[in-house]
Amino acid sequence: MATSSSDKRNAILHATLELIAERGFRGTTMALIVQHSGASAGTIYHYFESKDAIIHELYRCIKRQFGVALMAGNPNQLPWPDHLIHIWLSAFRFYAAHPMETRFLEQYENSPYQINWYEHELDEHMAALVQMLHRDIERGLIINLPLEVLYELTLGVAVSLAKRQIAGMLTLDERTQTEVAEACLRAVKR
Amino acid sequence: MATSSSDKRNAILHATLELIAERGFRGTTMALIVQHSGASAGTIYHYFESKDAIIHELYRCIKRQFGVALMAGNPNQLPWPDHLIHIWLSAFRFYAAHPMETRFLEQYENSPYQINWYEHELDEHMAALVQMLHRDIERGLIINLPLEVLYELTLGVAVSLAKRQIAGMLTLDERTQTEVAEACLRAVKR
Amino acid sequence: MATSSSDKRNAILHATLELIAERGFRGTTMALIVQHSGASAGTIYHYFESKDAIIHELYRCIKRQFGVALMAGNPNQLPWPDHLIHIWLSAFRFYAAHPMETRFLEQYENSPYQINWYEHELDEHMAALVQMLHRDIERGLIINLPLEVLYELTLGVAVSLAKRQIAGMLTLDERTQTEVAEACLRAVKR
Amino acid sequence: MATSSSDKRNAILHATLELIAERGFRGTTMALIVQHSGASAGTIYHYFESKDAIIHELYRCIKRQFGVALMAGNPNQLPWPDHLIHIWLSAFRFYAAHPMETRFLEQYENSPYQINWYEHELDEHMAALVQMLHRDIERGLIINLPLEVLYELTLGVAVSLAKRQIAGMLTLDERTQTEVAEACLRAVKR
DNA sequence: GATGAATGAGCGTTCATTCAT
DNA sequence: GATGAATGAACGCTCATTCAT
Repeated sequence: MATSSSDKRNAILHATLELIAERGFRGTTMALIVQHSGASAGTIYHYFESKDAIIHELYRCIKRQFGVALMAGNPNQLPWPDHLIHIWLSAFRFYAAHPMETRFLEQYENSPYQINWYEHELDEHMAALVQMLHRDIERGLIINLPLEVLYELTLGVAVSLAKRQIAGMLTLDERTQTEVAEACLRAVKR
Repeated sequence: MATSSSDKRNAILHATLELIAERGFRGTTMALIVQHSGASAGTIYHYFESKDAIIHELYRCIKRQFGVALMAGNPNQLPWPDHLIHIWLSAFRFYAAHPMETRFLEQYENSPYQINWYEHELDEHMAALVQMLHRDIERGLIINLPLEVLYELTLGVAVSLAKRQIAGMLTLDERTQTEVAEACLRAVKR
Repeated sequence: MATSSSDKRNAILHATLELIAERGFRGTTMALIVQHSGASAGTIYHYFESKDAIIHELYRCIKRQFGVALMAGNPNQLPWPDHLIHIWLSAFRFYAAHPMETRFLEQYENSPYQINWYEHELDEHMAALVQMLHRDIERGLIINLPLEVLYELTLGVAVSLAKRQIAGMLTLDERTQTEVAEACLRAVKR
Repeated sequence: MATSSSDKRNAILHATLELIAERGFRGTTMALIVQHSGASAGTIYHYFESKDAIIHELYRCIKRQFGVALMAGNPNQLPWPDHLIHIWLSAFRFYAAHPMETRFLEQYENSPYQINWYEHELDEHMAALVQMLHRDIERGLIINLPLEVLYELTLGVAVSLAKRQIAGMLTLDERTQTEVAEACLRAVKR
């Protein structure tokens, strides 16, 4: 039975994600992707233009997943400031629950690959979040600083802490997660 | 005329820093280091065991510089909470003023290179900072959360914002820098 | 049209044999193997793990050929002492007729490459010969000295003389070959 | 106090001998000779034209030593066939007692280095031996075969067995040594 | 769609040799 | 005599990519 977007294609993406998470871009060779995906070199080049194309596609998929996770549970219907706490926890938990994806993202966003993509992707996936923050600034609920600053004071901290948890450098229980979310809120609250 | 610690050696380190900042580890080939440093391949291997050894040495140098910059101006003699604001600003300004070093660090700390080093280096260079934070926790001045969390809520934010400034995505004037430092302080203050 | 066991693979082995015979291991570079075999560097590494692997494989092939040549004509069915004369002549003629293989063997067996292999290979290819000698010792037909000694007094001499003939230092006609074989027999005969 | 032919020069030759015996020509780099000899690269090139020149010089020294050892005890004054037995034992014992020199010789004589040298050196160092064999052939005491053949039937066997003893593959006690010498004599005796 | 043998430019590294001091 | 920093051509090997089947 045929599949809508090919088992092989998914196997290639999945193998690449695993490999990059554990070996980095440099250590992820096409030969390794061939072995782990079960697809031949020729097949990989049938579905993707190049190794870089696989990586860019993977980035797009993961960003999409992350955007969905962030806005799950309709946070924009929660009262102030619960929606910010909710989003912070969603972000932290997404990263903590997806170590391979997180290790991929941190590598992608700190590499030559990313330079052409970054801003574009930020806008596309975070549009709803950005809108929410704008609204809260206008209402005088949070301090009037550039969006990038607000992002780093809140979700940026979530990413960094999730990375450390994945690396085994610390573990945040649910209670502490909420405490940190509240600390971030204090930082940006007027 | 003889030089202390060899001109060639410094030229190699400097060329490598520039190249990695603009092309990444992978894009920084020995051939490029040869061209930019003015040293031959043989000479490079006279001073360093391998390409990795150059990179590790560069990391050590930069971390040392950063540690010095952070503790410049004797922040531990300033009254609460000025010392934290002072350190935050020192960190941000160091990163913002050293774009190549910052781009290098972000790549190093997100790569296989770093895995063996990270915690050790953190302790060595940040000992004074860590001590300061411990003291403030004990005095009940800042919230009682793991040090890693406090780090990400404060200096972690400085790094991230400096990276964005280097990337040209925003510019923080001195006034705004202080506002962000104060926002970070609100996050960790009891 | 497909070939059994790949033309390229054989071309690589053959080119390597020729090159080592005339230039030694050190002088046989991968670039030269590429030129003489008609295979690209990548193809060579598709069939062999390393330059050393080519050399070890070549050794195995040649030893196999030699073992076959030695036992050709069913010498163990000949009466005493004709079977020893027969084997001696087979050995000498194999070496004399295969100068490249002989030059290869002499280099392989006097190099770090061989250290792990030598004894093992001796047993494997010479099993029948060893058995024959044992039998003749037990029957009191040849002197009771260690096998290695008996080997050097007989086939070892054949190798050395063949090497000299290949080097053009002397030429043994059929008559003289038999005389030398008989001299060797006198050495080991009780 | 000055030395007749420089300590450094001897240190270089000795270090090279040790290194080649245990690592071969390929594994003996100039850097290693620098370390083990205590002479700097510059000094080595003051005494020798090239790495090959060191090796050729070493060969000449060892051949000279060997020639001396072979003719020690004035074998040409011993009665037939004791002088041949005596020379055979001298040869075997020289090799067995000088493992580094023997390992060096076997590598030298199986390498591109040797091709230009071999015959010349044979004549020079073995002149006395050759003369002795000639005399014995004329007297009808030994078989009339080319000198090279007689060499391989006698001293050639001594070399090969000494190599095996050095490699730890067998050990010949004094009694057995004499038995083998006598076996070689039987091979060449009329 | 799928294969995998074949490619070759380019990689990090080595090492015999030189020469200013 | 002696040094050792400097050289650079050449080494063994890798790997993203292609294409005949």
